[in-house]
Amino acid sequence: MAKRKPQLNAQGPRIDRQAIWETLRDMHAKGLAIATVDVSLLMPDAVSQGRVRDYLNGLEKGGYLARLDVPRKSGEPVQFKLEKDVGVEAPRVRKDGSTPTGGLGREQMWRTLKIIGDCTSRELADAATTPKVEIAETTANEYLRFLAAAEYVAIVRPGSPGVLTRYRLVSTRWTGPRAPMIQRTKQLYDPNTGQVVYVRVTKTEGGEP
DNA sequence: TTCTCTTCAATTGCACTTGC
DNA sequence: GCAAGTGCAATTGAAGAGAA
Repeated sequence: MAKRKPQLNAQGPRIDRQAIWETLRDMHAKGLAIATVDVSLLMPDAVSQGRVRDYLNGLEKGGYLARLDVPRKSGEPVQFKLEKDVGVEAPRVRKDGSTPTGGLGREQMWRTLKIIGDCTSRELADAATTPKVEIAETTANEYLRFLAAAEYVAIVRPGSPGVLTRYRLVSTRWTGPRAPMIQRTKQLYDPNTGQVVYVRVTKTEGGEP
């Protein structure tokens, strides 16, 4: 089997999926029926029909698309119509139509931070925890430290024995609704701007491996 | 053309360790 | 007790391959 291309935008709706969704909405606005091959051809960048089909199937099972009940000749593609338009943000769906839970915690922390303004890691973990997704204090702490390093949050009161560090969201650094993500390479990537806003430099980096 | 199965790289969330 | 750093299992979407 040939090596797969690395995923450069692996979390949340991939860039391709976002483009597919935008194409779907565009076709819907023009009153066009949605077919895999048509979406693939209309995409600004080449996206395989297989990937478009996978996403369309997921959207159909998730209730975002409805299959058109029109008679088809042999070999003609299945046609869909947009059933549920949730805005410009591409819905995250699995192949079976369910919503993936991965990344929910981070998104909740980001939204909670916007609402409560300033907090400690413990307060953020508590506030962002829901019955569906529990946020550990260590997770909130790690996220806040990266946001602070990228100057998305300011340290209001440094931590000391018995006192947790208190952070405050810098309002001018609110770049959008999509939560900045800590990537495997320990860098903070902002999907709203598409930029890496902070890279953690480790002790071993720069020297011999 | 469509569906299903499979593989794989990447992220998330958390536990754990270390140093202060 | 807190901050910082590391490692890992679970989960995800992308994509190849083959069958219907």
